[in-house]
Amino acid sequence: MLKKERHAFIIKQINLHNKVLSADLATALNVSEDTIRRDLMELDDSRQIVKVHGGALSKSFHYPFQHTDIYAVDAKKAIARKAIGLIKSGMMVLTGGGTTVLEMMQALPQNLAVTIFTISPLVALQLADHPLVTVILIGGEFSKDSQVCVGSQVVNYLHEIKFDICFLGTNGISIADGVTDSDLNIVHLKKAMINASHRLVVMCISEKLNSVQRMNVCPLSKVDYLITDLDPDSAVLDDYREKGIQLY
Amino acid sequence: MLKKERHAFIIKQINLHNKVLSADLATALNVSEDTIRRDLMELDDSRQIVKVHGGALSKSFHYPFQHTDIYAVDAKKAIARKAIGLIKSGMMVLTGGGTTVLEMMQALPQNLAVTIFTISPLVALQLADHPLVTVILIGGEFSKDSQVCVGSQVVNYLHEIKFDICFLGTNGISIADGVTDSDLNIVHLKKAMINASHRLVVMCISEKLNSVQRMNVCPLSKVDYLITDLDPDSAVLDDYREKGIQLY
DNA sequence: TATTACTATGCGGTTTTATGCAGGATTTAC
DNA sequence: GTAAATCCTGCATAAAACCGCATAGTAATA
Repeated sequence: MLKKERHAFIIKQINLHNKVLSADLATALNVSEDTIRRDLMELDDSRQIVKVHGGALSKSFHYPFQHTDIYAVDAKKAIARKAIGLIKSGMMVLTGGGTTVLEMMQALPQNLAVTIFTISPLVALQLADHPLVTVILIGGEFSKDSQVCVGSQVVNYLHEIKFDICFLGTNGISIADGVTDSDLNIVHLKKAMINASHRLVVMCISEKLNSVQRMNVCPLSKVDYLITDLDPDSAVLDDYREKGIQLY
Repeated sequence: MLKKERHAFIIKQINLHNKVLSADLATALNVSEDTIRRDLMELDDSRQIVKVHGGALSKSFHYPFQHTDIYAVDAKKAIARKAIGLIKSGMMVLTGGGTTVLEMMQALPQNLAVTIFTISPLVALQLADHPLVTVILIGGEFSKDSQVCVGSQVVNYLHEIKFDICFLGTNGISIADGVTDSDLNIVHLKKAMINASHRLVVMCISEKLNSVQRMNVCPLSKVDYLITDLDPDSAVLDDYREKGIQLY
């Protein structure tokens, strides 16, 4: 077995599985681990793979997300575009926090005159230079984790007003468990927001579809619209369509 | 499972959900929590995530503060340093908006445990990564000009609480007219803030000293402390000293 | 063909890395 | 204020990597 052959084999394995272990290669190729290690070194030196302790990884595997500031921006922008279509002039809109909502506010047309209530300081700041929008920031204890206002103050406030439409990003949505989240405060909050709104729009990037978090926010029956980055006719969404949710 | 694989998995999870819990990762990846903790440490060290007690948070979720457009930064930093000396652990602090206050919050010692009420979303966000501070954001209509919450909602709220100390930046202060400002909403607000606080700290860069704005906020007799970037013994401040204001 | 020079490989011993575990200290939650 | 969760520190262990060296192969050349 020539060195070149081993190298070819290793590259093939990595392309196949995205990773290899030194020990596996040693037995598979019937050479010592030192040899494998030296092979991996060379392939790393020639930038064909990335050597790590214990084996090697495919180059594309090496931190695929580092370059985008916000993850899945494009998907979120797509969702934002669709979501904006649901807003009509004169509406009272309620929004949560989250990057998807932020994208949405950034893309809000300049000629839309609405009142936006939000629990997210970031959303408020984002709308600061929008000429026609009135922004009401709902105050309360500021959660360092989720960067929104939470707590009973917010919940009480929400009891007193009725909104036309509520936009929520979500961390988990599935057929079986509906909308779920992982933070107790946020769950309380979202429940109150949902109850305070005439219609509910849930926004979810396709990667998060059918994922379940620890705590229950609301059943799917409460969701009026589900917006994803997918084609609304996609088969992936069939189950949601059958539940009577409007897809965008 | 190679370490890098775990790292990639963790980063993906964080990008998806904006946060992860160590315990969840440990079960998901079938390693001990110690290992996860060490992983999170490393990812934090390399600035890819933000480690917090119990897990980690997405970094991209932090608001990009741009301090480029702040006027007279050095003077404001000097003021901020002095102002912080007035805050003691356990206090209920009320703050306005403004760049001086922001500088102050940025310089707040990590070991200070206080509750900070603010009308400024920027202040809240600035304090997001401060471990011991509880932040209460006072909600209301968001003023696009001044980037703080204004309106009757805020004023009403302020009627109900009494604070130990209130920090205000100002656009005008003079012997004859006291503290003045140019925006009606802000004047209402500041009056309410002053009334709600046991002591009042006014912060003013020397350039704005002895300038007068259109509307009256409060007489000098209400001002307990005046903090400028000047030497407190400076002759420029003599008139204020004679009014019984504590200078810093 | 014998000599030489160079590369590739394996082996033993040492060092480093990765991980888990035990305990005590801290922090958080109720 | 107490209980539970989380963290930190030090330690133990096994795996992996490293280092030097011996040896085997390989190739070029006299």
